[in-house]
Amino acid sequence: MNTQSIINNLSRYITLTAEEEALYLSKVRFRKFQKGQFIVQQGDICTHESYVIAGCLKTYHIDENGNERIVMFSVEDWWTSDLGSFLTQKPSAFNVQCLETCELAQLSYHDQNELYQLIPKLEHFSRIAIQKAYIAAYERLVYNFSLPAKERYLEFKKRYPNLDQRVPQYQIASYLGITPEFFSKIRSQLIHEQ
Amino acid sequence: MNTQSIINNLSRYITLTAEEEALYLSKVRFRKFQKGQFIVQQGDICTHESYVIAGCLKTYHIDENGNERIVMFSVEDWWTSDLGSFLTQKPSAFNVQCLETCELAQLSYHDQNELYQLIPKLEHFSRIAIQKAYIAAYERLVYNFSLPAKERYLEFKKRYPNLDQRVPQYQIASYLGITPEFFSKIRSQLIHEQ
DNA sequence: CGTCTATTTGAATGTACTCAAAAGCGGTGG
DNA sequence: CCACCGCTTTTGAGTACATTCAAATAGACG
Repeated sequence: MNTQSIINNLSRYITLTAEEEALYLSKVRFRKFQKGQFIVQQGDICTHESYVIAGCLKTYHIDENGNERIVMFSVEDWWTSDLGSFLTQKPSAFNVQCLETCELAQLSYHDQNELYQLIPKLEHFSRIAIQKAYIAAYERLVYNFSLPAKERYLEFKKRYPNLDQRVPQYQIASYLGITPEFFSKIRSQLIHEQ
Repeated sequence: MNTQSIINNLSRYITLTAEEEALYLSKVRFRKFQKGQFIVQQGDICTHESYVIAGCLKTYHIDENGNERIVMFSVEDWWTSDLGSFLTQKPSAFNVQCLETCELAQLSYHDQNELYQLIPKLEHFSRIAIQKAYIAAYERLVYNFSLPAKERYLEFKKRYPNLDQRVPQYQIASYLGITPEFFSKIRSQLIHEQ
């Protein structure tokens, strides 16, 4: 399995020495998951952060009425987890589930904190990475408010190139916050517009 | 002006020595703004992060159609800025404007980075703080999708206690992503329900 | 008291949803 | 190889939530 991609990901914002790399990788668990397996389950405490080497996952919430709301897809070179649960070590509000066979690099809460002590610049990496994620989340908040469903779909396609080929339509509808029926109508509109 | 509240805010996650406190405060600019003044203007580069000692601000985006979309209110003991612009030092997509006379403690991009060097545990503080903000942003994404406008209003009241007394209704409507007219109808519904 | 802005109310419209049913598609077994 | 099953997508009719536009009312301030 490719152990280099996660190091490349870190090297976006920090540079590790060979010793630090080895230390980091010694804490990382490389693991394969089958389609359908859960990385986090709503109600459980999220124990790991996961870097996606290969595959695709969804993060979703089941509300009181039993409706599934996908809040995020995670693909190659993304980090995923329920940060809320991971940080506070309290029960998760989200499920994270594999949509395909996935290769993940996982770091436990305990090991991550240990690494922050041993390699302080990792704290810098995490700060930058999380700030980017925060900015992206706010961007999405603005889009969702300003734009009707058709435009949100076009934004989705920009954010996740080719993902609408990989994921069933009803899951994209859930991500967009609309029903599968309405999403189908939007798609046929877009096709006939051209 | 109260210089202690910002130190109390830092002490949520880190403990500074007396020297570090003094160093930190030497970099902070305490400043008063009048109602209507802008902290950040869409298109400008956001130069400071601001801690709110007193007052209330709104962060909003003007879209292509000229509509104002409020994405956040900031009140006492909150941090505010356009993080996207601040971090990348690129033009801002948001305006941040005072809704009341405000007392702010401001830290420039340059000084903040210098402080990260001089007091590394500030990096830890920022990571934790931004993670909390990220979690809150995702929570809001879920609410906005799952809930109709009436419920979103109730969530708003939980998140911002007493703010609907301080802010005009049409601005709350903008925050909720609905028109002022519809918001007025929701409010009269809620009153008659009791 | 008058002016300006914010809020309320109402009618017509549009966007998105629910429910129901049909059509498409992929895999499995005979 | 085809028929059937289960699941996804499409289509349509009726409905609900939210918007637009217009006008009336209420509040704030000089």
